[in-house]
Amino acid sequence: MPTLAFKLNDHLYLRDPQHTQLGQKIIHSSMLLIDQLGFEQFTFKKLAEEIDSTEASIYRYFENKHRLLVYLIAWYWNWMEYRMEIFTSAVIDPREKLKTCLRVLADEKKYDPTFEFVNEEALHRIVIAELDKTYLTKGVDDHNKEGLFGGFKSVCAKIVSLVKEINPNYLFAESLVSTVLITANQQLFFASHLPSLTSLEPNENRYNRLYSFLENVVFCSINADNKYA
Amino acid sequence: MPTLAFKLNDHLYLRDPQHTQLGQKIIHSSMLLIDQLGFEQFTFKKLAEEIDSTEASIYRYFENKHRLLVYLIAWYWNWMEYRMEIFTSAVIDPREKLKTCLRVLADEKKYDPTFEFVNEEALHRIVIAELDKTYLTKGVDDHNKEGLFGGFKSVCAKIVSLVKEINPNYLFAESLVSTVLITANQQLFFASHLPSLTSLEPNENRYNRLYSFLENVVFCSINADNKYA
DNA sequence: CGATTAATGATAGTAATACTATTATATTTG
DNA sequence: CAAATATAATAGTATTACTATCATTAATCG
Repeated sequence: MPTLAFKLNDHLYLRDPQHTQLGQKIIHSSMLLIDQLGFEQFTFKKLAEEIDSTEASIYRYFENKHRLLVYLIAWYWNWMEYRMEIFTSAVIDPREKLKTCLRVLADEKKYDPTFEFVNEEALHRIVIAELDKTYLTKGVDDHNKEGLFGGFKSVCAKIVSLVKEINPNYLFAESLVSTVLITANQQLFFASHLPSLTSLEPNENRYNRLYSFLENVVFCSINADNKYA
Repeated sequence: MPTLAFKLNDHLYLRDPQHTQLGQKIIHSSMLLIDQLGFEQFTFKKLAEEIDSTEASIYRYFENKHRLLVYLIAWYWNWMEYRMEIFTSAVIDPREKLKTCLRVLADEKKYDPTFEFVNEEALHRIVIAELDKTYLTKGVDDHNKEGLFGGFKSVCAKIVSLVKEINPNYLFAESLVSTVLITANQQLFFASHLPSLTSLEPNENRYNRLYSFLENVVFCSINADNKYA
């Protein structure tokens, strides 16, 4: 069976991990390990032990652990975009398309058998807990020039174009969409750890509540005629 | 002249830095240094050199550099709350109060002479670039129990109560407010580093645009009668 | 005012981290 | 089969994030 693979930005890795066995083990196990330990406690040494390899070998795939994290999260956003495309392709109305995108964003993430060596549940927890660390560094500008954030920016741009299609006069499309993309994960973090900061409950229903919240924020904003005050 | 000081949570520090000269130097210089180097590159050793002291001495004030960061950011939110109280105290209408809070949140931060050893401009850049790192750790739950995030939660709660006063039927007050508090800083980060993710311009006018965006999101959401779709 | 206590400085040391380098050994490919 | 390539094994380094000890200075208090 042909394994589907995303074409991710070259600068994310030194050697493409999707095409070798060791590379796939790196991706697979780093996801589980970062999820378990958190990014700070995660090291290439621990990962090497986990996959019965060596630090040096891992360094041939990724320049450092930060790039590996950026890689994993880029993979996630590519996957999101891919899902959004699947589910919106048959939809015509841009409002419905937009809702579908929000649904994909807010939905509980489950194992997608299309991608064998990726554990989407663990990856989603990584995105929730570590996403911001990919760009909150002194190297952002360089990393951005290299295109490391292309996946996220692409999802954002796609949704922005839907928003503008629905209301060409809305002034804050980019800000609204980036806010929603980020808050979707942030609110789930709060639901688990800082419940006073969220209106979501910590139970399973939180994904539906999250969707309602996102839908509410997005559609209220873009429908308003700016006589809200 | 009596220096005004905030009463911050005990667990943030080992020895209260506001009450000694060395402590004040630690606060003052760590702000400048974290701002310059970013939190990852910042170390107690570098700070010690900067203030002509020693690592060991700094460790007597703060358990580790993470707590110091949490301390600085807690200070920021206390300052925000203090400003929100000053500027809303004379206002009666809850809508106007809410707008004032958003204005305080979105405004450009300038040196406040009330607090001698604090450089609010540097601190704001730290909040923009490092805020999320305070809670995105494996220790969140413990830190939360210790009350380390009290400042942020307090600002959030206060604004939530205004929202609920304006519209008691609005379902997502906590989520809306935490989203807005966080996105306010995030959008400024994007304006500087990832401009395609924001509708703010990178120039000085961005603070006004930011305010408009926040006002728009907040008031559209809480005014809506949920027939938006 | 001298004695006690507390805060700081000076110095040293440690385990872990984030790498880099070298060489040997498999494995694949032409 | 030879040549190139990937990986393993091992070693080493500078830096980090601390901890510990002891001397010295400054503050406090009977």
